[in-house]
Amino acid sequence: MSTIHIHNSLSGKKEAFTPLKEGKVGMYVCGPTVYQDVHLGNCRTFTSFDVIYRYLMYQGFKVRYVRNITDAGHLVGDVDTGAEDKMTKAARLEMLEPMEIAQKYTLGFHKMMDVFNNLPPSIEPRATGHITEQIRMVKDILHNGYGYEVNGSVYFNTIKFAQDNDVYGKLSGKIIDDLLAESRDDLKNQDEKRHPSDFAIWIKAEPKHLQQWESPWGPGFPGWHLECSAMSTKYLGTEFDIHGGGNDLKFPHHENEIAQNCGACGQSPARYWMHANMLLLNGKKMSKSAGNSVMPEELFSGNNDFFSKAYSPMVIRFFMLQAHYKSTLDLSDDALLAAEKGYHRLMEAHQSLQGLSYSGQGNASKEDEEINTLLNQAFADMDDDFNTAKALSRLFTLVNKINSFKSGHISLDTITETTFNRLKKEFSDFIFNILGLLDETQGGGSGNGEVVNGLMDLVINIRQHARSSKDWTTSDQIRDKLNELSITIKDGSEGSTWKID
RNA sequence: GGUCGGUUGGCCGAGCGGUUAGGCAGAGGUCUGCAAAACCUCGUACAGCGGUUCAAAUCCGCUACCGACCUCCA
Repeated sequence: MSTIHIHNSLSGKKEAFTPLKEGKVGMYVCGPTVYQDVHLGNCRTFTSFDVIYRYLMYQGFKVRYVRNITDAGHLVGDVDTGAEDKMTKAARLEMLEPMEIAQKYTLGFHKMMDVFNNLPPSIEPRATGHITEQIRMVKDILHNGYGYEVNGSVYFNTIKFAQDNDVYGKLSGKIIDDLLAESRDDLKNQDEKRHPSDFAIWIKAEPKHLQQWESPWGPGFPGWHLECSAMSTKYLGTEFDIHGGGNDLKFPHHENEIAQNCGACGQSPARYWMHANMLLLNGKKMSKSAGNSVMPEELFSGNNDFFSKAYSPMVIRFFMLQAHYKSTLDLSDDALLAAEKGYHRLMEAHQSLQGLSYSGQGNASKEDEEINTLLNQAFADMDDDFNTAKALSRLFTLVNKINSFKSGHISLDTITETTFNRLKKEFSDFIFNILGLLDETQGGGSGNGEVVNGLMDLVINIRQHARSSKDWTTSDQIRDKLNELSITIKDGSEGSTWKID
C-alpha cells in the first residue's frame, strides 16, 4: 500500500496520511441542510469526497464514511436577531411539517447523488435522530465550564475556551487577540451572549416553533454545528482520521465544531481536515442565496440562461475531476463543451481497449515500460492529495497508446501479455471504480441496449456490403440518415463502429 | 478593514526550483472511396516590477487586479 499525502487545512501543509488504526479510515463529511434542492456547487463537494472515499477503498482501506443530514437547528440568521431556523421557515412557506420538508429534500438529495454516481456513505445520521446525544454534549460542555445558560438557551463561551488553550481559530486562521479585543461596543447590543463570537449550542423555542424538544433547559432545539460534533463522536469516536466539507464551512461551522468537541471531551476531533473548493459561475462562488447558481436539472435539460446546450451528469462529473478538489473551478459553456469531448474520447478509448485481444509476441520494449510508468504515475498522482486532474492527464496519454494499438500504429508485439492485461484492468478500474464515471456513450436506455446493438449490427452489415460493391450512394445514405438520428459511424481498418452523440 | 487564496498559451486546467501536463479549439500532415474518427507534427504561456539562485511559472518583496471567509451557503 502506497503512502497517501493529504493537504491538511489545520496545518496548511501536505502531510503523510497515517490512519489511527492501521488499514481503517474514519471519515466525516458535512452533508446538506435539507431545506431546499441541492445546487451544483453542493454536488461538487460531495463528488470530491466521493472520489476520495473510492480511492481509499481501492487502496484497501476499510473506510467508515459518515455524512450527516442536517434537518434541525440551522438558523437563517444570528440567534439574537430572532431569526428562524431553515427547516421551520421552509415548512411554513411550503405549508408542510418540517419532517416532510426534510423527507422531500433528503430524497431529492439522494437522487442527485445517485445521478452523479456518488456512492452512499456508510452511515447517514440525521440531526433530529440524535437529539439526546446533542443534549448530552451540551451538558458535558456546561459541566466543563465552556457553556452558560441564559433564559433557556445555552451558549458556548469562546473567550474562555480561547484563553484555556490555543485551539480556537487555528483552522480558520482567526487571530484570537483580535477576537478578544473585538468591539466592546458590540457587547452592548448583545442581549444574551456575553461576547459576539459566542454561539448557541441549545436554543430556546417559542411555543409556536415547529421543531422543539424537551431539555434540562426547557423546550428548545440544538444549535447548528452541534449535530456534527455529536454524530461524528457517536459513530467515529472522539478522535478520527478525516473531516471534510466545503471551504465555506471552515468558519464558523468547523471552527465551532472543534471547539464543541474539545469543550465536551477535551479532544480535537479530526486529525486531517480537508476542504473542497467552490464551484464558480460567472467568476463568482455559486450560491443560491446570491442568485448565482444553476440547478443540476437545469444543466441536464439545457433549460437555463447560462449554457448553449444540455450537458449530461457524467460530463459534469468529468469536468469536475479535471480540476483539483482544492482549486476553485470556473463553470462556463466553453469549458463544458471541451469536457464533453474529452469525456467521450476517454470512454471510446476504454471501449476500444476492452475490445482488443492480445495477439502479440510479448517482447517488452520501451512501449511496455511507458505504459507501466503511466499507470504507476496515475496512482502516484492520486496518492498525492487525490490529484484527479493529473491522473486524468496520464490516462489521456494512455488513450493515445490504446488508439494506436487499435489502429495498428503500434503493434501489440511491443508489450507483454502481463502489461496488456494490467492496462486493460487498471484503465477500467481507474475510470469506473476510482473516478466513479459511468459510460453514457454506448446504447440507448437500459433494457433497449441489446435491441439497439442488434439493429446497429444489422445496419452496419448492410452498409458494409454496399461499400464492398462500391455502392457509395447507399452507404453514404445510411451514414447520413443515422447522423440525423445523432448516431455517428466511424470507419476503421477493422470494420465500422458507431456511437450515439 | 481583518484573515486567507488566486492571477498559467484562444478557452478550461495541472505543475510549486532544472525535464512535453492534459482536455478543447486552431494550423500542417498520414490514413480513408469521401467524410468522420484515429495517428504524427506545431504554437512555445506563466499579471507587472525588483530580488535570491548556476538555474524561477515555481522561493522572497512590492504593485495591480480577482475571489473566498469574517452574516446563511458545499
